[in-house]
Amino acid sequence: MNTCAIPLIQSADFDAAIQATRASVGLPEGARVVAAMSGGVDSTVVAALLHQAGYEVIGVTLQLYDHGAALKKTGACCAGQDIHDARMAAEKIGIAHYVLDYESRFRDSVIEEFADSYLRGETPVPCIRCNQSVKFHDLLDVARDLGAEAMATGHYVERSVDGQLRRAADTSRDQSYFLFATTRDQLDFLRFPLAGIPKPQVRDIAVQLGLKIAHKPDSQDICFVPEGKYTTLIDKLRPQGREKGDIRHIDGRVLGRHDGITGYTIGQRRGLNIAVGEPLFVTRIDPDEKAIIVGPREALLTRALTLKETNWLGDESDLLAAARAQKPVLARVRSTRPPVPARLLADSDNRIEVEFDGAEEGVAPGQACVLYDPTDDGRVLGGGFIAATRAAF
RNA sequence: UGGGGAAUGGUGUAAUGGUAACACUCCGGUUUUUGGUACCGUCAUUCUAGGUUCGAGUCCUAGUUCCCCAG
Repeated sequence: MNTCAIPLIQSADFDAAIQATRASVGLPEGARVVAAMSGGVDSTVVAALLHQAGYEVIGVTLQLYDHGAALKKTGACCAGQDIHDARMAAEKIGIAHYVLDYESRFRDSVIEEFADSYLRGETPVPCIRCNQSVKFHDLLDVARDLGAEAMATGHYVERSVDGQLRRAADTSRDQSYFLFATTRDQLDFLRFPLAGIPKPQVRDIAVQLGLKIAHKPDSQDICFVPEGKYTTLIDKLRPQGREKGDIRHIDGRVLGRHDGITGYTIGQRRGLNIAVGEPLFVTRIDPDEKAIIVGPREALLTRALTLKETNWLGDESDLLAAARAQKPVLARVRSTRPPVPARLLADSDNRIEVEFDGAEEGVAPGQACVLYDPTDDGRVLGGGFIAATRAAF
């Protein structure tokens, strides 16, 4: 019916991708599936694969923010040009497509929280908040309202047939760190067709399908921050964060002054303006005293951390049960570092602690600690946001 | 204004009289689908003015500034 619709491709790679998509979705042909489309390569290819696999696909794009700078920014998502790209791609693929205005929701639950977090001396992960509160919550409800049996996204992560959340086959692209908070209920409804497809192949498919966004740059940095300078945005939203304060060494010496705690994060080296012959790193941020505490690299070593806002996907009844059993885990405190051996602990107030076998460097409150199964390191057991840390010395 | 010592890039130091090194900071960049880290790169003709020398940061003279000890 649509003369512009993309042709069926015959290549082996493409056929394999279609098979992978069917396996991932696990629903009969003709089932209605919502494709969350950001306007980027990954989610667009997902929508196309779903369509080619024989599902009734409805593309949905969220408009999350819309300021002037974002319109020109490359590597953004969910605003301006990306909305346009998603709409064009949906037309090219030959599927229905809706754009939903989620700006106020995104502002309230992601951007404002982002700013408040910095004010508390923490270092937020807005991508996780967005997945939690917007993409896998509100958007998922929309998908259900549309009568869909599942919602698919372009995330590089795997949902196994038995409902486990697992790392993507292409570990260099794995996004499980950003998705640890996905609940069992959400997983029941979600599908990740790119779980087993390497990124280069995703681009190849986009090229084969003649999609204009085939060579669009990967998104990076925080999507709603123009020019990569998050402090500019924080300054505007929370000017009180600019109050000057002391930069203190862990030994008590005051080494200098700073222009506001929101400009710093644990582990940060640059921007301190202190030349003492050895590099110094931010080891702690004290929002009450408006102080930045610095020390040598060794002072960044963290032995343990306390979790809050946790999610549990393991076999135990809940995270507390696993912690009481002092379950060994692999813990990851940063998306770009490998998970390391640790074990769960519960304190007298039933707070969950993750104690590393060794020590991790530069662990910041507000960041996520994601847990993996040491006996099956592809499996995500859940995780939580870091509430506090305990130094290793 | 008594005696002694020192003056090198943003900071702290280095350089048998032979053509300025190191660390830190700053700035720029690469990497990173959060922030940060890491990595790479740029930044001084040596307080000023003379002099000795083929050649001076390095020696001499004067000035300027600073430090220490005396008072």
